[in-house]
Amino acid sequence: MDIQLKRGLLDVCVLAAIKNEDSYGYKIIKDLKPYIELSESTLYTILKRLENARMLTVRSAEHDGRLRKYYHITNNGIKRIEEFKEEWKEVISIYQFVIKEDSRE
Amino acid sequence: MDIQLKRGLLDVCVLAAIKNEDSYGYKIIKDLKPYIELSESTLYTILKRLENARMLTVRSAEHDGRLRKYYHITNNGIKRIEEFKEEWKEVISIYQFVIKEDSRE
DNA sequence: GCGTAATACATCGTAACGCGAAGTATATTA
DNA sequence: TAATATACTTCGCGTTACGATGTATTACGC
Repeated sequence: MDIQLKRGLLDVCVLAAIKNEDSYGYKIIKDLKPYIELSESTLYTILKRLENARMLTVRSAEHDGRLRKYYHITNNGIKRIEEFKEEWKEVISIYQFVIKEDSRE
Repeated sequence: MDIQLKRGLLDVCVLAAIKNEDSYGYKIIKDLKPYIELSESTLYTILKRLENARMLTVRSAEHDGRLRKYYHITNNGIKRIEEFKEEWKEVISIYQFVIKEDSRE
């Protein structure tokens, strides 16, 4: 999938992936895999960004001797998803413009 | 509208805007305005990029004493729109994932 | 028991891209 | 004659996705 197209989707996908249940990096990548692929370096950058934007909080926990950082969505994060849904209306209208122009004979 | 969300759409919008009739910079911006806004610096960058990628060709013409550069879509450009329509299926599936997670109670 | 894969997180440098700012130049209009 | 519209160009900046690389532990196949 085109990188540019992913840019507007990744943040919200990560937020959606932790919305119902706190999760950690490795699991988020696996959960998103059927929908959108992202590398570890990409994800950890995103998580850091979302944390700085106070859209999620972090809590460290040990699991089988390995460190895990669990991410929890905040109200800001939930708001971000809401905004995304609003923006989606614009996206649809843009898509329809493209289709309209494309299918004109 | 979120910049990141625009990134995957702008190229294709510009191609769609010239697909049925050759057009020029200033007009493209106006035609796209109801759907997506972009600055001149953004558009001319995109046009140069699409030209380098052989998705369009350019022809200069004088109009009322002012220079106009008319852009014409190529087969590569048309292919790009087709690819976009294919990728859109993935985008929809991603969107549905977000909605599904968001609406789970 | 030993190599490989899986789990888990972190950092660095790079390239692509949108955009504001600033510039050049002509035509129209108030 | 000043302001606005038309029309294209270039520069630098900030944001972002990603490959490469690194660290460290656990699980599994042979």
